[in-house]
Amino acid sequence: MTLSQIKFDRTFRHGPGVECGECPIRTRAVCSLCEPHELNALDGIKSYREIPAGKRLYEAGEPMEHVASVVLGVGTLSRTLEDGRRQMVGLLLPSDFIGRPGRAEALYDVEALTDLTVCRFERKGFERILGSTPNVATRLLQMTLDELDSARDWAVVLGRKSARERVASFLLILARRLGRQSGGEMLFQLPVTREAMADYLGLTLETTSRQMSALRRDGVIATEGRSAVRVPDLIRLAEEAGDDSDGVALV
Amino acid sequence: MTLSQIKFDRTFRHGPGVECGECPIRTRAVCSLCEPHELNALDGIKSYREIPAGKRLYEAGEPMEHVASVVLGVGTLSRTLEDGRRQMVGLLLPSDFIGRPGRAEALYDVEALTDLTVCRFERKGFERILGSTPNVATRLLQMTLDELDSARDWAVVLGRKSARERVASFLLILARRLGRQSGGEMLFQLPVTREAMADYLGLTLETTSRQMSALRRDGVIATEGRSAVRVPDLIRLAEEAGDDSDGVALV
DNA sequence: CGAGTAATTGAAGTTTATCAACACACGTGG
DNA sequence: CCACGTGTGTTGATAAACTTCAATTACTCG
Repeated sequence: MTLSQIKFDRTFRHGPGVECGECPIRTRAVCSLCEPHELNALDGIKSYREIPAGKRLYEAGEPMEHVASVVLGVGTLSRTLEDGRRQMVGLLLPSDFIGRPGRAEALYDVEALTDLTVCRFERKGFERILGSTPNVATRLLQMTLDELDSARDWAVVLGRKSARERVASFLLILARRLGRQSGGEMLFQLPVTREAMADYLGLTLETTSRQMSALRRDGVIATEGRSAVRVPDLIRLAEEAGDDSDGVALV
Repeated sequence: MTLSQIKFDRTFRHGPGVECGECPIRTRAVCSLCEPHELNALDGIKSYREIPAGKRLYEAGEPMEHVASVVLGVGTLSRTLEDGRRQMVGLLLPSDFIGRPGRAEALYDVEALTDLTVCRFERKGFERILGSTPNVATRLLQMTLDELDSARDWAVVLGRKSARERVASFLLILARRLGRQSGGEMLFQLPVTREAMADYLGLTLETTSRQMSALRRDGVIATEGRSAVRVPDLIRLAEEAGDDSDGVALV
């Protein structure tokens, strides 16, 4: 398999009457603990939406009448300061939840990086279900607690890691969540430009690019074209990320 | 009122038979939405604990058989990298929740900065209550979502703000959560050393100290002794923090 | 009041940002 | 299918911010 053959999954074809049972995020999303009858309640208010790559779904401060689960594709959550400085505060990968019950306004900009498929719920209706469906509430709490942990982990990266470690940390996250294994190597497509990477990493795009070059020069990664990445040795990459603790939780 | 007279509240005297109704965090903590009969369930498994300043309650990786609410005092949540770099990922102020239902191990170091009073619950018992008491589950979800937002906001500070802006941001948070108003000024005690501030801010203690001096020189703050701080103009401080958006949500 | 810790300040060094030029990929149209 | 143009990525030189190492001063507590 050559690097250029790695593409994002776009296999899920939805439409009226598509069953949740066929949904690729059925086992990880906010609905994953639901019994069949609970799923019916969600099914009644759900609708799929396709968002083209590059489109902004919400801007910080805007009203937000829906919540949603990412089904396919990659999005970002970010904040822009008045002088233009931008910081991404979260990646939105399949099964991630967008929006917040109980809040009518977006706190962050939400953007589609690749074409995005989301499973959308009208917010008020979702809040009602949340109150009457413990398995949804429980799962949302679990997911939020997990998100909180990753946000805190990311604060460690932003607060204490060098540019090289930050870039390695980012590649490691993507390799774990998007990578395909192929003969001991991990292969994946970067869903982001250098600029977006820089926004996530709290660096400039030039520094980001330099560190990518350095990691390539040192054999930690190989690249092909703009976005295909090969990681020959995930443990080596984890060491570069400073995550160490002898290679915790690889895979 | 002189700065040195500002002290932390230590007015809550607990002991066997103390009613939740007298609890200073009754209206904000995880129990705040509870009906009287729900409170009884929590009351049955709660116990107050005093932790002296400086003590570590948990270390990352350790088993954690309890969860708790901070009642009085200030604590920290932090992670230490193998080479000694440390990043604080959260401040624990009164009403904040410690621990996570469903996880048996601490992810971060938890330390008492000042003497700390916590209202503690055995984790398994708390998880049972969570399942049977929607008002606890709802409130915990609210609080976790809020925490997630602050963690993300902090990522913006760490990723994009200058040393001066970071120090100002930190002072602003403390002024809002710990400050007492006195004739248009805000007065509070720093519950942390410069080193702990630096750990929170992703800076060195020297840089932190220099920026404190600079803010003092520029009249943004006044200090007395090591930890008393006076903020003559909260809006000015918010501007220095780069938080701007014309002084959002002061108070 | 004195000892010891915490905080401040200075000088030099390192990392990252900024400004600027150039190269490469990828889609478009010839 | 190749040439071309535009946006994206790379690299270099310089400047700025922050860190590091070191010395001094100021609190606080016994």
